[in-house]
Amino acid sequence: MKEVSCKDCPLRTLQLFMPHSDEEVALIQSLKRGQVGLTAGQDIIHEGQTDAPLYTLWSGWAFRYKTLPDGRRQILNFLLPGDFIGVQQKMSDALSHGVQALSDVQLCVFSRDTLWQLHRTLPQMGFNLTWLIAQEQSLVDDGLLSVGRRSAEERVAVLLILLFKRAAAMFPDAGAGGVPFPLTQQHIADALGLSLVHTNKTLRKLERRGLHHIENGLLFLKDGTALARTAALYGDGKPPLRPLV
Amino acid sequence: MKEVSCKDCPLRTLQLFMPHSDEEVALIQSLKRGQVGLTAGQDIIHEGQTDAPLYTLWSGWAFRYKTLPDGRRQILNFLLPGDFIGVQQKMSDALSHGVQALSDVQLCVFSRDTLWQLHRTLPQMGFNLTWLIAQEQSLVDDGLLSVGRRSAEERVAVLLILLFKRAAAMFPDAGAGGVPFPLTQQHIADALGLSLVHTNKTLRKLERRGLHHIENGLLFLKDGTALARTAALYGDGKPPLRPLV
DNA sequence: AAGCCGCTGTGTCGAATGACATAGCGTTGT
DNA sequence: ACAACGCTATGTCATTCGACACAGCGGCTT
Repeated sequence: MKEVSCKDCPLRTLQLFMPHSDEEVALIQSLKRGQVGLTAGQDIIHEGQTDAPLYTLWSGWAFRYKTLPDGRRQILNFLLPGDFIGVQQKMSDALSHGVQALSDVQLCVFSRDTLWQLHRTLPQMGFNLTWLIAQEQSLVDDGLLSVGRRSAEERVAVLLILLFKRAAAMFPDAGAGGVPFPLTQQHIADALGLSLVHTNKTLRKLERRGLHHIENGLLFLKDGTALARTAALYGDGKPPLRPLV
Repeated sequence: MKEVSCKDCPLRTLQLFMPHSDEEVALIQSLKRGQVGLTAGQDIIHEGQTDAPLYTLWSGWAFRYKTLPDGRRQILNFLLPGDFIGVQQKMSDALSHGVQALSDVQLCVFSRDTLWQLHRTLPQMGFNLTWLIAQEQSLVDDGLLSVGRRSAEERVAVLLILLFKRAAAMFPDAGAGGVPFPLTQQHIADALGLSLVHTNKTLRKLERRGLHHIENGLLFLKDGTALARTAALYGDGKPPLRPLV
């Protein structure tokens, strides 16, 4: 993969990302140490690793996960291009989760003290950084709500909707309503706290009802309204009543 | 409750918190807008609120939570003195969780632009801030692992152990091995994604086995080793094998 | 004192989900 | 060509956990 200068990074052209000043981009460029590719299934950071650099995901999909001693695995959230990798680990001595490539990925590698340099040199960038982390946390919050309080059907529906939205924003050129969807059913199961078998059955049930369709690594939402209805989606439509004082 | 100046904040004397320079404390003091008390059960921030100030919890317990339209509630994590409240909300337009006082609490109130001022004026403080958020995220990660992949017994055991540790660090003067524990079984159930009834039965089972004891708002771990064993605790003892390249 | 309410404790039953077994199918490697 | 492997699919049975019903107990209000 050819290296691209940050200034010309094609990701920057997406609606998804805010514009940055030349000064900011130059700082980022100066901290970048290179680029590296991994294939699907490889660990970007493994659990317990303490000396990992900082990455941003440049292309492909990845996920953060934890495993128990006996092998049970929980996927914490999915990462798409533009997401940071390794921040939590730089911040705490005990990194307690791994990050694995879900598809083939390309990563930008950053120097060890990038986080501090960003804060020190351009406070605005430091501020953006904490915004980014807070944002990621809110995804995990959503996941916890799903796993803790939604039924299997609801969980699957929510996941499909949210990933569809994220993927659609990332690949605006996706035609025919289908977006890239590299997850296996095992990934879905591990993200939702379900067994593989039950995940399969739930997916088939939704698909037979005509709510969605997955084929060839593409996800189609065939009846988004019905999906959203079975999803018990948070804050969608009616916000919870708030007290009037 | 008498107001205390930040410099003389009794929390600072705890081992738990790092020492700060006079300059840093002075900055914090300058951004503080007051102090407010709430009673157990009151919302500090309600779900969907967009204009909340920033707080730090000064005394008492609180928790972050989400509810579904039909009332199902998931507790995301518990907050103890020194924890921030409202950061995620300042950062994202769509605050999607509420914060509720678990016991009577005292809060320090901070001005709206505190986050930015911290970043701008003292980058080191901005850095600390993102550290704090990353730290909180790792708690939520743990919760997600529990709810997604652990059995009811394991979940309860893990929760008791972790809260015991946090509370013990916060109240080092706790005698006789018991630490303050203001949660009701409903809180435990909502944090662990279990029903109230099942939570009760699980707690009783552990208690009858002599692993712990709860009485009068105090938690005693009577057999920490056995508890840890049934907890399938993460990273405890044997770290997962890492590849040798 | 009486009643009410929030919290804990327990039993029974049913539903949601997990465990195991097995099969098909496409891809990859030899 | 063939075997091996990863992923999806489906049936059967076992288990965990949730739903409902009810009781006791202590604190608070009236």
